[in-house]
Amino acid sequence: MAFWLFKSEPDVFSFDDLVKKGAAGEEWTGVRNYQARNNMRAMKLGERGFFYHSNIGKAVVGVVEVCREVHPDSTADVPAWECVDVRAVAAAAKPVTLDEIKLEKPLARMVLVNNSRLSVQPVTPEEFRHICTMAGLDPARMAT
DNA sequence: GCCAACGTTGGC
DNA sequence: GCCAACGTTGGC
Repeated sequence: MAFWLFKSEPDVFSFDDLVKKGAAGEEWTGVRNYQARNNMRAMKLGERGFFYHSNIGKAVVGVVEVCREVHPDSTADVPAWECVDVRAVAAAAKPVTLDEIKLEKPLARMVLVNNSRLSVQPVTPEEFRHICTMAGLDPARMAT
């Protein structure tokens, strides 16, 4: 079981927007970076990840779940681009900001901290549990 | 709004 | 195949 982090600018598509999509979730379209695409190719149905708001807020605001494995991105004009579908699982009781993440020693190696431009990233199980706890979410419940 | 970091493109 | 130029992302 792997864990992930999805970045989105909230004025374009926010966690609340995903919540409104309900159990069906939404395609994670628009990724045009091979590393990010390869991360999505590696995702399995049911795997969990964080929803991160970039630029505005700069915080982990919720947990999402992969509800459809990789398939062609319907917004792409070339077939190389693919995406998964995700749905909202839980909103963070307390959003975890990038500043707070940077202050945590166990999170110093996160991709979010070291390669801020990658829009779909892997997260280690330790990082996932740690941030869930900071967000006021039960890590055991979130990881299932 | 600026700029550093990164990825991509294209000339050679 | 190298690397300069350019575009984009995202933190500040």
